[in-house]
Amino acid sequence: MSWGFMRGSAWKFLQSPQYTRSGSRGTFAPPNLFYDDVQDNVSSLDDSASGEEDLDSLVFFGMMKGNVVGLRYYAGVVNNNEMVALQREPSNPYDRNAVKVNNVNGEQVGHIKKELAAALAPIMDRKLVRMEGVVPYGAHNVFTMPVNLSFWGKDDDKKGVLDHMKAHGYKLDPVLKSSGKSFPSLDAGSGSGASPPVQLTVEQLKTEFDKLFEDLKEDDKTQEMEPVKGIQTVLLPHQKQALAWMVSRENSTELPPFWEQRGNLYYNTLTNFAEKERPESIRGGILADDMGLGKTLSVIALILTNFHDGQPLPTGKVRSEKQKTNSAGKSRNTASQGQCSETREIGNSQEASATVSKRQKARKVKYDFNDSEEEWLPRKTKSSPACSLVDDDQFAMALSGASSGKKKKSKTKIIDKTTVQTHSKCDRKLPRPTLIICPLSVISNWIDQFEQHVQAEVDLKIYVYYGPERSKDPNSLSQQDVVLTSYSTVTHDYGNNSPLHKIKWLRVVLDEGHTIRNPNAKQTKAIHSLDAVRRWVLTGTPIQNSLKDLWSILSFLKLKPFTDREWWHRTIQRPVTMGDQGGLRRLQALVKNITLRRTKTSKVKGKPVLELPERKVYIQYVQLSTEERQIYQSMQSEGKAIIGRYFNEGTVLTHYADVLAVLVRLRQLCCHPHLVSSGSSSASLKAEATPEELREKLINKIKLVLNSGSDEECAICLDSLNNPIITRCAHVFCKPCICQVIHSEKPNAKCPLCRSEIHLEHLLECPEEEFDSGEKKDKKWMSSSKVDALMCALIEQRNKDPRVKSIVVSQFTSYLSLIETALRESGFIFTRLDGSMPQKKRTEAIQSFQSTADDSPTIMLLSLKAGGVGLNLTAASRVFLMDPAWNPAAEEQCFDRCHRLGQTKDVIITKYVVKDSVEENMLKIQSKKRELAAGAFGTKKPSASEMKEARIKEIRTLVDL
DNA sequence: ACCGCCGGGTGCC
DNA sequence: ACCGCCGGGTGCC
Repeated sequence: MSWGFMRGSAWKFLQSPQYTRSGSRGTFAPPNLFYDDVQDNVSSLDDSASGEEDLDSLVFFGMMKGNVVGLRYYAGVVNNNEMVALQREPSNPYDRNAVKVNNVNGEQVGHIKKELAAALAPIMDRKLVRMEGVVPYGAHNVFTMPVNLSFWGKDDDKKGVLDHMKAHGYKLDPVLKSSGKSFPSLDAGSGSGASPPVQLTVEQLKTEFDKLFEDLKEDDKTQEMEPVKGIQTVLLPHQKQALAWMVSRENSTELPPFWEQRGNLYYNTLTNFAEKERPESIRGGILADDMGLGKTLSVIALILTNFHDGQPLPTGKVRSEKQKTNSAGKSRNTASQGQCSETREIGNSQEASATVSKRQKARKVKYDFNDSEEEWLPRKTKSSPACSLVDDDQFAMALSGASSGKKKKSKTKIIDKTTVQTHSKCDRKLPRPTLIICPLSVISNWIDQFEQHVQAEVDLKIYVYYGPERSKDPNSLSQQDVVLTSYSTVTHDYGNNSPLHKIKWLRVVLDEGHTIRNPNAKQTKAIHSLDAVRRWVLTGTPIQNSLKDLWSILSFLKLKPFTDREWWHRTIQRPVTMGDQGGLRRLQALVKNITLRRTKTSKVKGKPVLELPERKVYIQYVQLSTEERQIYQSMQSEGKAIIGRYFNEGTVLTHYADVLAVLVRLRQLCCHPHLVSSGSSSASLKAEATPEELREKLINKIKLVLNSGSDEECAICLDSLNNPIITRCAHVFCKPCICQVIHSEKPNAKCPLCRSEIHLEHLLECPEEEFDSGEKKDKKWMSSSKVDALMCALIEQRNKDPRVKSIVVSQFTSYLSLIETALRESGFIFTRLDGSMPQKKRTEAIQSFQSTADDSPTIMLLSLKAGGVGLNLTAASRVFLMDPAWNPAAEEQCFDRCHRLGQTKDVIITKYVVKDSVEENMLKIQSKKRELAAGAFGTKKPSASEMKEARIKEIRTLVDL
């Protein structure tokens, strides 16, 4: 492999702290506070705001018949029962009330007749109604055709819309009729259309969703394929299945799901749309295997094995001196389609220890840019006379080296350093490089994995497109085999003369692809507009909360007609959320077609996909000492008094930050009395004096929220905070979210939580934090009940088997610092990983901990959310969770860092919980959240007000009020 | 459009 | 006839 970096190694860029972005928490914000650089935010909001409403909460208002006129002036055609879209056209010179009628492809069919348009225009413009149409018959009329219009909107607006229509002499039929023959189960019987007769209960829906990704191993997905020899790791059976599946999808010429050929036309069975042009095959899909099943390896195998039109990448680097011995001497194992007949030794090459030496060996070869520049390029377009020497067979052999066949042997000799080996089909128009986009923290993982799994001799050119020195030259980038970059880089580059958007990619792979779920984000647009033949999404959580997430992915996959949200919504999302069986069937068919997912418990040929060791979770209750209990009780009664007062006043949420402060302090007291910072207590209320003081208070509050480990959600997007800011009224939101609110409600924007006035200039970001470590050095070290319990367990463990490694997890980094002292006192060698560490230090920490050397650390102090999903700490077989998390999923994810592929021992997890404390109440909340998460999918997300309600309930539970 | 609508031509039966 | 009726011209918004 060769590694292209513009100047030296990419490590420099990856590791230098100024380029680390932690994504959500405010540890990287510029030192300043008042938010003034609104420019690019507002503009990005502008284009996102257009046409973007919440389609999910719409209810059915009624239907009526209308007419489409002016057919002969437009090219768009429809079929009977085909869905059409309605679009306002205020700029029409003849009628500013004009309403266009478009077919599924967005081609105009005609206009709504003007009298009706006059009635519709005002309510459409005020977004009181969303119109949908179906042409029931007469699709081939020359001048006009009928259209069945259905009206949808917010419940609050229903009456207004109905009255308005009545005033124009139109009466809506309240019964939702079939919107085409493909939706038979939506046929309404009696009563309101909002509750169709054939409906699944929420329970049924849930089980159906659970099953959605099961049984995907049927069909042809059980076929296995050996990777090309250049992959030096033996794939596990399920990884070979993934490879076979991905290769077959990439080379597929099938029609996409829901398309049929009828005569010389192609029909979409969902919308009844038809066109002459054959819709593009979906040469990609979603690899949704659970975390830890080796998606990265499967994709690396894909890149090499299906490198070019079903052909693998050359495995023998044709490179001056070495070349002859290499390519002549090796027996190759793969036939031209990558199907392998040769069996290889089954080794333990997936074990980390076995690869260390290979890795080091590989690295030497690599970071040498000049060297790789001069190297033989496997398929440069510049041709050479030598090109003709290499025929098809030979190419296949040189690439993959089918081990049989004598003629091939003889031809091998032809290749020498003067030969520019060229694929005989090199003029095929397929582009060359694969673009891999992942979160920044995962880039280094990809690099590791390439090094680990790809033979060092394979001439795979990898370029890390990241950092200020990245090459902006599309030509040089398109000479690479793999370009690795981060989501933020793609987003930042977008619209900015980005080479990434000029290149025709062979393949784009989105790692952790669920991060594109927000359809309005600039990021999503930046990614959707990448030009690639083959498109893949890797994710461990294909559908996190709602079908919306899936839509973003489908849109990225360019699955017609879902690239337009209306068709997705009308044909799948709405029917499914309304409990329509047909909708669910379509969803199932779709998912089945484009997704491969195995969980840790899936089986291949009756055997578990991974034979992971056992995992046991123990809760160990801790009793506070008398002194600790005293402090705790007094803090508790103080806190209860404060929170109780808020409850009485009904102002719990307006004082949310204060409530949180109380809770954090109680949780900290459960861990160690020294965790409670003396400064921040009781300085909450009071009329504020100077702006300086106000600012400081707000900064303290936002820090509190961010560092409390509470995984706060933004009340606007209901997602976890992204780029958090705090308002004057001390509420924390995502910066983009609140900017949008301010922008759209200007000039009198109000806080969504407490309705006090908010201004852009008053928003505060969390300043760069030196983090609380080491800040209270003056306090004399002492232990705590929990620390004692931990040390007791660690020492016992060391006596039993000193080689067992442990992870000690807390949400409070200052707690980890206190534990450090205890560890030192008892002579433990440990390392540490938390969110404040620069990438370089993290990598060091992980590597030293994973090392098997005698003097390597046996303990890793880990902050709960440090490291991305990929964090691999399999060296540990014990986990000590020092304090319960709000969100049980965060705990699970943490456990999975060592309970994953590569773990050889049973994993024992100990959760410390203080008896009769806020911690015990947190366990209750955890189990509620688990239930909620289990039922979450497909059902609507809670609204902001339901969210508030839930939070208040949580607080009640926590403080026993 | 094998319609509706418009406006000019026309006017007992 | 300030009507009706006829038939030609015409046609989305």
